[in-house]
Amino acid sequence: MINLPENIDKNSYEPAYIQIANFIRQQIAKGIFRPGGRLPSESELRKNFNVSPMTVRRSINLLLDQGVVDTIQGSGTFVRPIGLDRVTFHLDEFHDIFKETENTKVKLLEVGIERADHSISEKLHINNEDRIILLRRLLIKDLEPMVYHEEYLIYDPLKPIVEAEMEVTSLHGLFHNTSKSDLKRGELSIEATTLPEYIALLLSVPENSPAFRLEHIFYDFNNKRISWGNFFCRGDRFRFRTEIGFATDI
Amino acid sequence: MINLPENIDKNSYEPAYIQIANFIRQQIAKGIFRPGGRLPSESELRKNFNVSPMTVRRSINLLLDQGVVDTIQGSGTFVRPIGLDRVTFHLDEFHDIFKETENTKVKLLEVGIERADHSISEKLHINNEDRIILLRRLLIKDLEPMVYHEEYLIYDPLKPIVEAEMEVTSLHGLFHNTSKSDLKRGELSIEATTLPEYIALLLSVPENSPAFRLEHIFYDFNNKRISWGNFFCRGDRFRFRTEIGFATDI
DNA sequence: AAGTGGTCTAGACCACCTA
DNA sequence: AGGTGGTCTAGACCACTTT
Repeated sequence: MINLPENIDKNSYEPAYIQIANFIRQQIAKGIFRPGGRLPSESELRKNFNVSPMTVRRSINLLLDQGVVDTIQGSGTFVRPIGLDRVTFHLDEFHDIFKETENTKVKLLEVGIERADHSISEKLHINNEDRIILLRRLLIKDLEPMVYHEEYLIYDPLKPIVEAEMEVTSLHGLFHNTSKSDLKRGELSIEATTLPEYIALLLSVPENSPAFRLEHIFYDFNNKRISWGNFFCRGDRFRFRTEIGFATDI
Repeated sequence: MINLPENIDKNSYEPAYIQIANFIRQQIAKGIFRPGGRLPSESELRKNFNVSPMTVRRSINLLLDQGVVDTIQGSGTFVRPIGLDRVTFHLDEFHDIFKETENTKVKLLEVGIERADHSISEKLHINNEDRIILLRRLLIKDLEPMVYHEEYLIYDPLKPIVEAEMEVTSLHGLFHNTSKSDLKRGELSIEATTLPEYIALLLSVPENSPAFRLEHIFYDFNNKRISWGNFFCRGDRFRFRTEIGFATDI
């Protein structure tokens, strides 16, 4: 049995399974448990920390979910070597803009009812010339325009929920997801693009500046598409960061 | 108590806690459990499915990790309304290129030892004029150049691990993370940019075409930076997708 | 006081892998 | 056969919220 000197504080506010998971993570960060190597078995950990099987099991499950280790039944638990295959980017930065409402404002450039042209009717699965609600907004942070947003909502005169849906698909609703909504799911994609003149003007950058285009389609609980739109984010102001591997301090 | 007609199959190969979690997810997708609404309590679920507390607990924990529900101690478990605040993009597509080695090849454009200029020494925390290894590669899929990669590795004549590190930081090592490596962690960031002439030429696209720039810095187990580099990914060939909310079919 | 989520125990049994 | 991960039980106790 491997020597596992450290012990856990059973009187801590921190649950035992968190402490054990953190201990293992630290050993990895220190290089004591090496990538590709095997961890002490669950029964060894159980004995060392004097906890029940379920507790050490939860610790391993936690590390498993976080992609820190791999388990092979009957064989052992192994430290995952780092790789680019599990890289994920969170749109935190994008989200943060809307958290602090102080220096941030949403400028409504346009709202109105129009007739769907070909590209829109195709995206929303409706007919040409059907009525749609058009929204165009500018998101400004610290007096600087950061994001241009245009969105098309299906206009259904039979349903008086239009206002509710507008609120739901509004920026506020999307980011501070407090309200009960009729949105069931959404499909998002992000690509690199360059800005056409009219958007570049609004964002105070030169034409053809680089930008992220974040496209979104939302569905209601009948699986019907209810909105389509794009966020154009200035490439010089948006950079999404992430980390892989094992940080030393937890 | 809410009527929960369905039951689980205790003889299934599928663990009870998975079945229960899937059941709840289905109810949400069907619109029976609505966003913002409360789920049946754990004791109700326990009685309904005739399982122990720990089992139903695991189900809820699973949904919690996946961002499907929120729990408030003493109050209940609630269905998370969808929002953009938890959107994450996985670089699957990027990774997939390197999985299928058939129609994919890596063309090594240049490899050699150089002296670090200002920008490089700053990134790698070394001195100007220190020796570095320069790598320039082109990733080709289906005869089409997709990604240009340039990377700078610290050259340390005292350590003969240079070759090993080169393998580790090679594309193969990064994506098929099988080998034990000395890489401890990495910092990644992605931004939208436009291609300078020399890269645009290599990628067979016009100058100033949009592209993703994926910057990476890797650290060894002494927390020393060992490499810095950038992937330039053609904007017209890369689009990262993701979904939020509740899919109907599981 | 009653109900809710949250942690933990001390066993049991199973499936799987390595000898 | 013995060790490993994986699931599950039937209770217990705690912290918190609601009434």
